[in-house]
Amino acid sequence: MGRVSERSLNHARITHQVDPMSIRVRFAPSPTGFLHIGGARTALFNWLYARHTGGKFILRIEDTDAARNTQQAVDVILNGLRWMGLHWDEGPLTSDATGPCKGDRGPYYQSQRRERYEQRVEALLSHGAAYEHEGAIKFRMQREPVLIHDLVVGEVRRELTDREQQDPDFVIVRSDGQPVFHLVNVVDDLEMGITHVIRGEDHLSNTAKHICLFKAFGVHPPKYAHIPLILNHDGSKMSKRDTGASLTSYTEEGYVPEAVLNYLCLLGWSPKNNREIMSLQEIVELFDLPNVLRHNARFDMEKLKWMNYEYTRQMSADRFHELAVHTFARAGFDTNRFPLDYVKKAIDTCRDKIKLFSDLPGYAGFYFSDEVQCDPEAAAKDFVAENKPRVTRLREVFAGLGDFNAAELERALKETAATLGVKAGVLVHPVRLACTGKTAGPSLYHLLEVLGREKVLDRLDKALQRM
RNA sequence: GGCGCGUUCGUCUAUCGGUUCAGGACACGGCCCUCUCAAGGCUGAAAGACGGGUUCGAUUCCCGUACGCGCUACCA
Repeated sequence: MGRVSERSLNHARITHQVDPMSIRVRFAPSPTGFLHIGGARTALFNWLYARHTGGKFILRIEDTDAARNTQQAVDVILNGLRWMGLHWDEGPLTSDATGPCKGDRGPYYQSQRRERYEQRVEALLSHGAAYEHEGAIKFRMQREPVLIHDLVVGEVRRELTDREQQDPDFVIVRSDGQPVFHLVNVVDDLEMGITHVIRGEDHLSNTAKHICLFKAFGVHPPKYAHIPLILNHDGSKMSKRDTGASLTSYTEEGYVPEAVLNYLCLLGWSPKNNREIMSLQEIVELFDLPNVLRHNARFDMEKLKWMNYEYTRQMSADRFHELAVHTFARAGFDTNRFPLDYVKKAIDTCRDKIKLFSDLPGYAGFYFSDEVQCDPEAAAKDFVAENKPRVTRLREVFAGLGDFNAAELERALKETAATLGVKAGVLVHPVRLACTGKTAGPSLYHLLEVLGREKVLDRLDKALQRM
């Protein structure tokens, strides 16, 4: 049995039942040591919905599995959300489960909520809604199909599976006393006043259990919105090991957080007006649950890179400089050894040229290293005897140049080429290689100007010795 | 196996039954520009899984098939 059609009509009705100001959504990750890109998007959709409706975004850490969860693992989540700019209205302030937090519906770590679960289980037990079985406690599940009114998927009628036909009841407290996910998740959503559960579609089947649990507690379940999953580019499930699966890989590879956010929001949601590059404000305004798509999306790294480039070229010079210096530092280049003006100008020649900040050290590291490491293949081609007199001649011209600026350098190089009866490229290639060690890089004349006469002549001399 | 969800260019998507040769973006091809590599400009190729219905008319609604994904734990 499937959903029914009139989805948009249902949306209109359902969303207006809730006072927009009282909407409360949550992101409830389990600290596993990494933040899955799909999890990051789930957090984003929750955050967007809260901001769009003027509601509250709550962060709750589902750290019931003490053996697996560490403080570092929580930090990965906290830092990941902060990096994306997804600030929470309620939730922990630190990765210490017993530490301070924002909000009055805490604790926001499940490990600190043990008594609440016990009380809730007692209540269930006393009503006969749950019972002990082989040391565990099982919930008496409804046998009839459960109707789920999903804000994204529509109406879903969930029947019992063949296994559930045998035994529809499920464990809510293990025999070792540990409460299980379905129970704690529902209890927390209930006690934290969550009005909308926005989560991955992988939870759609579980929702029947959750709805019955809410009912057993005597309350109406929250509204549900199951969002499509993010798959690998080839359509397979994205697991921990797949490249790009962890948000950390983006923070480390020099992506611009706004770009990642912008790209992510377009996976499974569309503003319906062909817009792609959008400001955060615009996204918040346009985002809503009814226009969340219903089919899984595949992750396209190339498009993310393109979008990252768009953000990179649009950002202010200061921001670009800041991110660039940070990237150089991480790659082991100490830009502080050089005058600030030199660093600024050097970085400036890379504007609009790199797609990722992590490309920068390889692209423009020559500005900040004393020794030029030459690409051997290119050296074999350009550092040849035939080029020696040509480069020697150019070196002399450069040495005698009045102003060592890009315009003069270009004029001088082209003039020299003409005098020698060769094309400019004949001089350009060996000079670039001599001064940068690479065959590709920033504009040659500008790079020479930034490097300055002394370094240029010195690097030319070193290259000349190899011809 | 059972239960659930899904299916428009390679990818992300637009299209709320009828001027659409099915639009945009990334990626890809060609041309131009050019000091390298890019970028930029112009341009090209590229899609409604399949089969039935409903309808004057279906990418759009319904059913079936195929395929994909999820769930099916004393994991979360």
